[in-house]
Amino acid sequence: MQTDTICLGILRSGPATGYVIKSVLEGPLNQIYNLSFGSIYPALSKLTKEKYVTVKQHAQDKKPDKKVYTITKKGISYFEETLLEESGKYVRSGNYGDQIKSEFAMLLLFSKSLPKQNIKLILDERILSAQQQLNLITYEGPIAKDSNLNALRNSAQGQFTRGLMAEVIKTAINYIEKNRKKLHD
Amino acid sequence: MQTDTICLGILRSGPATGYVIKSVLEGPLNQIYNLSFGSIYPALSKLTKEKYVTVKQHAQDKKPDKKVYTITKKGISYFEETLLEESGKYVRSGNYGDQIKSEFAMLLLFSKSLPKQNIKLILDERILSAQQQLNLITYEGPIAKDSNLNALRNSAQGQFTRGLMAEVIKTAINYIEKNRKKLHD
DNA sequence: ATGTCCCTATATCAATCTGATATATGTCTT
DNA sequence: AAGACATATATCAGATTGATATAGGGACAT
Repeated sequence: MQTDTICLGILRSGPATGYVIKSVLEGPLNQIYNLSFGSIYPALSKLTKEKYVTVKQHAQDKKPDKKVYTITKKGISYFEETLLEESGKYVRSGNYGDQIKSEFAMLLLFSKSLPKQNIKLILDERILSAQQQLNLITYEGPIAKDSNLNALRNSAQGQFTRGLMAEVIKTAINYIEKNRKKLHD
Repeated sequence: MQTDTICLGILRSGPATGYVIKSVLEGPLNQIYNLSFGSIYPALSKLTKEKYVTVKQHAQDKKPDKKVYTITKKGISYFEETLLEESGKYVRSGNYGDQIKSEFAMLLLFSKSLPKQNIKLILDERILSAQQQLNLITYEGPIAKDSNLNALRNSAQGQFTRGLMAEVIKTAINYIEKNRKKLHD
């Protein structure tokens, strides 16, 4: 899916800054899709030029300028069209798997060449990190002040997706705890 | 992790072509790490120049030339060093999560804007695809003729990693089947 | 028999994305 | 008072993707 489409889809639930979009992707929508600032900011600029979003610059507080992006009517219909197109393309592609790069799994795969102390540390940190991810995903409080992004997270679609990620993380934690002895000891 | 390190790590279990490395990543090591030919072939060329691997060209059968790469002693010690370095870097980075791009989850998140028929299709295909992935991961027969890559797959490390992926996929299939009605109907 | 499709196999490249870095200020901890 | 962390935007070299090209073999349909 294009970065543009993802930004528009998130913006459809309420105005947000580039920073907030990244936060949503790292918080409640954790484990779904990673995007760096280096692709979010240019996408937002492009969408502004094409009038799919508008910007309001808040030269506020004393903090750096905040650029709040709001989706336009043109942007909404463009999003609906593009999403339909992309879903068709996705189904036709025949590739339904996710793009995954798990450094964790690769390290474990090659862990025969690693000191046992090192393996233990990697597993411990992974479990801790997974528990934190679980907290972020299942957190029900407000995402950010002045934001309607809670709507996206709390929608039936948001809850389904978050529930799926939460189950997967729980399974992984249990599996690691039960089987880790096979890798050290 | 660098593409170089991954190629060396796989080659350490036995000689292989670029094509076979990709096949392993798409078969028994499915869901762990995605790499395209566009990054595997240049990595192999680079490793050859640096004498970490050697190539034997089989201008064979009538099929296109097969380039079988074999790791050198220099390559093995370089791999051991690099893996240790990268594991340290990984732990110090504080980022233990995986890099994930799930077009599937994004489409579901935005599926309010999609026809129900479309959503059903996406879910059906995903379940089918997940079952196929499960078969690839749990398959115990030989990977490829003339290949020792079975060793990597069947090692304690390979079995741990594959078992983890298999459990995660099973959980996802069950979750989708139990909760999918919330997205259509 | 001829076309279409998939598998084996390598290679390239424009467009895109990452990860690091720079800049700037406030708050909280030590 | 120093250091870490959070808010906030931006850039860019280097890495990666996804599409495309090339090329022969086998399978299956029309």
